[in-house]
Amino acid sequence: MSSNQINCQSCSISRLCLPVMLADSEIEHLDSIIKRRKPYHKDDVLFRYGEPLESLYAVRSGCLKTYTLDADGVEQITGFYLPGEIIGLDGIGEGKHQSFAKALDTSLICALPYNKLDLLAGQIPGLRSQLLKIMSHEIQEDKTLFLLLNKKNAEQRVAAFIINLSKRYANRGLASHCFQLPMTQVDIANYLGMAVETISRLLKKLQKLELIQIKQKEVTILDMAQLSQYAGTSCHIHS
Amino acid sequence: MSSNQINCQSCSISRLCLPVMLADSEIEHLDSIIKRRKPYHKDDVLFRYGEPLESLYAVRSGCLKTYTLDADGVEQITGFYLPGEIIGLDGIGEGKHQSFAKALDTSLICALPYNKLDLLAGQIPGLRSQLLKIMSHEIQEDKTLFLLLNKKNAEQRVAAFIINLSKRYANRGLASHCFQLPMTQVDIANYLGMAVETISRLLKKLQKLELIQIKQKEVTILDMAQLSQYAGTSCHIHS
DNA sequence: CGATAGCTTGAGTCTTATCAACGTATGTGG
DNA sequence: CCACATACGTTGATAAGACTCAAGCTATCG
Repeated sequence: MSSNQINCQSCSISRLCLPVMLADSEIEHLDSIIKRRKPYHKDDVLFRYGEPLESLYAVRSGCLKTYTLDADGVEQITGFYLPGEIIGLDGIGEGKHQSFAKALDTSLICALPYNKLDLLAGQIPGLRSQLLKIMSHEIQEDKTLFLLLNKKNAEQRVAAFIINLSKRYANRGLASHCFQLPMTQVDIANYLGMAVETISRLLKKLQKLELIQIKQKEVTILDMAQLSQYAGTSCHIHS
Repeated sequence: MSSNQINCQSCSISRLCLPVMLADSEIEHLDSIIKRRKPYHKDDVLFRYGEPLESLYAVRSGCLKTYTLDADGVEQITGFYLPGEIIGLDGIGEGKHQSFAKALDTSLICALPYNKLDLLAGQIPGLRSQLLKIMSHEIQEDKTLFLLLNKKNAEQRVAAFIINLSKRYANRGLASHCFQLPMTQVDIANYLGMAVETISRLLKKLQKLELIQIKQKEVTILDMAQLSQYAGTSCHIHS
């Protein structure tokens, strides 16, 4: 079966994606507007800053990053995207992409033409609702990230970054205690607003403390409980 | 005329809010679900973390902050909201508020019952579209803030914070070169992830450079061009 | 008028960036 | 299949930016 014949019903991450809670007939309708593209390869660009927003993109497999360029043309990474996540939501407001998107790995992508998706959202209440939920989640995660970067020190950021990846893999039914880092340390440093040297030192420190283990790009979490504590427990309900 | 009789048609910030591009009849429909509450006063709490999300809230006048509490119960400010802005979007995904919201000033608020709004969004394409745009804008602004905090030093953050406020006032047709800071320096420090002392010193520095002037809570921007340059020009289109 | 929250100022310290140099993978073409 | 080039990661020394602590000042409100 070629990748073009995969549909939402058979997609392993559909429960994280738009089809959540849709009836079969509705999923078929959604399915009919989705364009499944050829695989993207490492460093392939999905879209560029300023381009008209034709589609949102759902990641089916692989990993991508989004980034802008600063005044000096230096890349500023704004997010990493795993299977089941939707890329391009920040462009809806302006009708133009607000960032670049590039594959970090060989990745399968579903393109969701926005005009059609918007129309369909008018016809299928469950789809409208799910689209709003996905956007709300992104806002929520951005705020969590904001707190992470704003209030935590370098050690906590690195620990929290690893935990975050682990949880996202877990949500996808993938191994969450042992996984490949899809991005380089340079990318992590860029994303977390730190120097590469600091990332390297802190990853080494976490290894010495026997909280994690790293072999090349493979991370193994040895003590999730302590790692979480290390990351500084997250923000919660109080009075 | 009591504040309860104000409607979207007569609201001065409706063009920033949900009614954008709706027909009169549609606006009336929207208007009918909106509850206009008594004024909130300084330190009144609009909603709390974890409460069921019954309504989104549109600010009509005044200023509010949203915040979470960290593990030690310390306030972590996640946003400031001016007239025309919508509060509570991050709670849609979970159906529960993901933060606390508190008035910084006497504020007039429109409550938008979410269930009704969602239904109405199904009936009025322009409303659905505008809701998505507003959420998209919030995502975009969160990403901009992320870059600000992640890549810029303390001076640039403070300068960018003032410019951001100024632009938001300008959008609302309010004086943008001279305005009241609705929040304390403690709040600004918290929001920007800095010590109050640093905020104080840097505001003083910007005054010495004659880029801004501060009298009590009143900020006057003396040289916007240089202030912008100082803040580090923002992220843009490149190859 | 006094109490309190908010702001200012200075001195010392610590975290993290920067710079420089070196080590280790990876992959390409000969 | 090896050798080289290049990207990626490590390590150490130094420096700067921002925090912390301490103390004093100034609005504001009851």
